[in-house]
Amino acid sequence: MTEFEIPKTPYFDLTATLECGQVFRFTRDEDCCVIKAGRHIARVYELEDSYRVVCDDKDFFWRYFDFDTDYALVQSKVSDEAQVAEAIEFGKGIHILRQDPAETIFSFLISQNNNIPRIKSIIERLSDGLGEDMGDYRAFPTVEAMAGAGKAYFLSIGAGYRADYLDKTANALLEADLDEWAALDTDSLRARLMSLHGVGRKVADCILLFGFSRFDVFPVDTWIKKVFESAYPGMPADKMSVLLVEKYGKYAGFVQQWLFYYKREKKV
DNA sequence: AGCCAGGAAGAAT
DNA sequence: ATTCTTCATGGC
Repeated sequence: MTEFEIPKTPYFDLTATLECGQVFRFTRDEDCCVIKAGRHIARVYELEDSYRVVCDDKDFFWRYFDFDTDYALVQSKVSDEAQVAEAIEFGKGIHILRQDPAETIFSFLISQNNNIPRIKSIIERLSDGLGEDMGDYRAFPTVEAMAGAGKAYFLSIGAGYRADYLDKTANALLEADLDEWAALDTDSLRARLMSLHGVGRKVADCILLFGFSRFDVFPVDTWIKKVFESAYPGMPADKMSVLLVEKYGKYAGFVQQWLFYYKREKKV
């Protein structure tokens, strides 16, 4: 165990970062938040003027929380967009986490046509059943463990029709080199991801954003569609995503996340 | 009780 | 190339 502190600024808010829908393996204790990521765990305590991160690997979580990105700078680049300004103000403290690619693939396979509380519970059962025993918690299952589990197991933990997606994708990933995938440009990588059974445009874009730190993407789900339904009436999600990437460029992913969080929390 | 959820695949048109 | 249907499950 090790620990480090980061000072509180307007540009990092733990609750917003965890609750904005990008990550599912976290819980809120009385005095701290517990975050399980891959085969790591952190407990984050909110103090008067700082957050104290108690974890098993400082370098891992420093990168995971993306503390090296200048979010004030990012926000200054898009704050002139009137439509976005309010959402930024509300979600000012969101950081885009740098999550494990395989974990992100499986997590967002489960996320489709599903609600967040249920997504969390399915992923927790998955980890409890297939993840390596790390002592007081379990790691997220490896690709090998996922590939060996079988469709019936995924059904038994309540994955529903996604059980087949998990089974086929896990077995496909056995033959893939995700480090190699990470070197591809965004469009090529999206194509690879969409070749996986159960991964369409929206899930692929979430994986690109949260698992491969690609910010030139704009996942369009049911909430984002509501945000833009008046601007682009009747437009299919995939086409809407293309237009929004053109509009926001290399900051698209950040803008998407601010708008998603704002829409879900404020319900406006 | 019924609608909906960070959608995608397969079929029909 | 577009639109329609179906797919498990459970949160609210």
